[in-house]
Amino acid sequence: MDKKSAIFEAALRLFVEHGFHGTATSLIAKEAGVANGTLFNYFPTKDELVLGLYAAIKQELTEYVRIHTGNAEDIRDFMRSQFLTSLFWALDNPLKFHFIQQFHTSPYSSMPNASVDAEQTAYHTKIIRAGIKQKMLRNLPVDFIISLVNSHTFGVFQYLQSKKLSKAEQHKLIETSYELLKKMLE
Amino acid sequence: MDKKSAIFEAALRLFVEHGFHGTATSLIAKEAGVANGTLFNYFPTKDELVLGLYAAIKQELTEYVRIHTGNAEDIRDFMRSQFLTSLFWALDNPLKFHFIQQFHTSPYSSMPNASVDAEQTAYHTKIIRAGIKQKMLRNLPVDFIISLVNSHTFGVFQYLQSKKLSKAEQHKLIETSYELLKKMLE
Amino acid sequence: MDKKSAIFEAALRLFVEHGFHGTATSLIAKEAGVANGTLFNYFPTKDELVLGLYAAIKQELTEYVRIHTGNAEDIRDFMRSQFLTSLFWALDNPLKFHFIQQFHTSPYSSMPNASVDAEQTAYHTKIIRAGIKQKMLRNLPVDFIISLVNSHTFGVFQYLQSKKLSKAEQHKLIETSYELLKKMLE
Amino acid sequence: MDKKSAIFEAALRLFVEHGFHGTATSLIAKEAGVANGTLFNYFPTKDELVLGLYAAIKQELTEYVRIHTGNAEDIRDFMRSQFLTSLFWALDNPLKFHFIQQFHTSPYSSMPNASVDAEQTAYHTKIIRAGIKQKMLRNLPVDFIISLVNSHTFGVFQYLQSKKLSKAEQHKLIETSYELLKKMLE
DNA sequence: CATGAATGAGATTTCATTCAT
DNA sequence: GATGAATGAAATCTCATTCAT
Repeated sequence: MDKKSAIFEAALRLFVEHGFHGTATSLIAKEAGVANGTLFNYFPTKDELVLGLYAAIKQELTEYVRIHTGNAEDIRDFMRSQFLTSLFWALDNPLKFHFIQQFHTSPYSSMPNASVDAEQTAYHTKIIRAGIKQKMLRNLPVDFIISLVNSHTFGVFQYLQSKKLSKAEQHKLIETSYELLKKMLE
Repeated sequence: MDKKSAIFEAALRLFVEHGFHGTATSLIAKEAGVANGTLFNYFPTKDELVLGLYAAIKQELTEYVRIHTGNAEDIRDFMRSQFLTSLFWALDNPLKFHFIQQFHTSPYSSMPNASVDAEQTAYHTKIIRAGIKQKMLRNLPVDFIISLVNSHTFGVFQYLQSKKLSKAEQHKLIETSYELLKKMLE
Repeated sequence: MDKKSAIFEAALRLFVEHGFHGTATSLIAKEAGVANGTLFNYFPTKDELVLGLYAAIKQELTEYVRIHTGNAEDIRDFMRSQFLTSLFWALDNPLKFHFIQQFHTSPYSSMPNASVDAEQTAYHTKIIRAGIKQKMLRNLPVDFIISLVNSHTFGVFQYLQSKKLSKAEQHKLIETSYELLKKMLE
Repeated sequence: MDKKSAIFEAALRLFVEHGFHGTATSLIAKEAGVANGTLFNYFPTKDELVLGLYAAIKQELTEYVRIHTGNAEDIRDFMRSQFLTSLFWALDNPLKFHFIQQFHTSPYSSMPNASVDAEQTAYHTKIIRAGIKQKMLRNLPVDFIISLVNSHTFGVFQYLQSKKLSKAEQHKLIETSYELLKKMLE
């Protein structure tokens, strides 16, 4: 499974730098240190490589957040933890987080693969509904809240990427961001 | 200048649907109803077509907002107007607004052309600084505020696109979105 | 006839620099300061431009040599004068002389146009035959002698082009070259 | 390395017949019996094909002359052998010799690749200097002598190409040519 | 599984030439 | 004649994919 990882790693780097169509599979193979044809042993199609990479990254993020979110006794704590953890992960994995964005604004996002995201959306929906019921969140359409939280997250991430801040400053800003989000939605 | 418009129109539609690299210049030409070579009379390079299209669209949006923003006596009114007008324009020109997003998450955005955006950013910076001084905005880094406003705008737009709402509902939601934004930043 | 000259001039310069096929007619037109289509009023075809340019240059050289060769009383003087005058002209018109060479090693030289050169060859043949009869030239095939004289001329020209010599040095070398040629052929 | 040879062979034939720019890479590929893209596996660029072909041919000629020139005890024998061998090779490989000429009068000859020729020129320079010192050659600039020898060689070759002579006649003429050259330069 | 040469459809770009004004 | 926008065939080059080894 070592070669697969090497391919993923190279693909991630190159996709972020040159875009999906702008990156040749032969280049990915070369950078991954494998032969041209080897790549197609693991991914019969370039599309499947893109989709597979997205799935892997999304799962990694989900897993990370799930593990670090602690036992979600309180819904408020839970949401706070979700938000903060996501951004901490993003800071440690900027390419991957960038890739997720890139994927979403690309034509790939409307391919038959959504299964990955659907599950998570359902999960988030449940949380938010509970939050609304407990009056911790405004009574707004759930999808709308999800949109706002997501875009807020990306906005914060982009700002962090564009500035050279120390770890402490970064964490402080992420905390502040959460306060702002909370204020907006409660 | 009719052919240039036809090329822009076709390019916009196809870029949004298939991405930059996923769209062949020959297809753009065909859809625009011009010969293959004609496209290259107007844009010596595919890259220049993309860049030119972005510049044109950005200018159109800026112009529109400038005209419809009224006499910006009060800063609060001014910001409200900017936000609402941008989203109204986005609703009327969803492809163009989508294109702007697409452009920003693509490798094109780091090409030597930024001049278009630089001017606007300078303008926004001035407004926000004034807002902070007048205690209408929290004392946060100006760039940070810009990031948040932008991502909020895109989030609202994406939500609106994904739902089939009536004009009235759309406008109501945009108003609400502004209230949320204001609450977050004041 | 001013535009025709402008076209010739630009074409000459560009052909020498980039080759025949490497030079676009549109570029020739631009450098000549005429519109794209104008070129095709004077030369219905790019090929006819090349051929026409060659004919014009060849005629210019012939004319020049004819005028400056003096009254060819003595055959020996005559040959000397021909050789020297050709090279003097070449020094004053390096691009044109280079073009002649270029033309000869190109596929154009085997196009139906030879008429220009045929006449001159006939003329040279007569002289050389006389030279042989008068024992001033070795008894070698006339064509062979012509080949040797031509290549000698080009060789001297190329050497002169590659060195930065003063007028005096150039002329001295040309004189020497003639002595060498004479020695070889007598 | 069989395909590379096939490409070289086809390219040589077509370049000589139609010129560099006049020959489409697709035609070369077809005549070589390989796929269009295969050509670009071997030569990433048409220019590199031309340059590579020149380098290969030049090396072949050099090698041939080196091998057949015998142990160059006497400088006079050596020069004679060089001249004759070059022309014998040219007679056996007319296309290749023509190609060399074609290359030299083309814009390619001023591309960054001269390294191939530089070495040989250095070698020839040494020989000629020795010849001058031993009074076997006139005291003329070395570069000048090289120019004259080269152009003489090409002149003889061109004459041989234009006539249908028997092997014996050809060889006799080459011998004569050398006598002429010697007479001119001693 | 791994390799990498080979493929050929397709992409971008060029350019001689035409033609309405 | 002069113009230059328009044309579209053709050229160079790319790249996802295959397959024999």
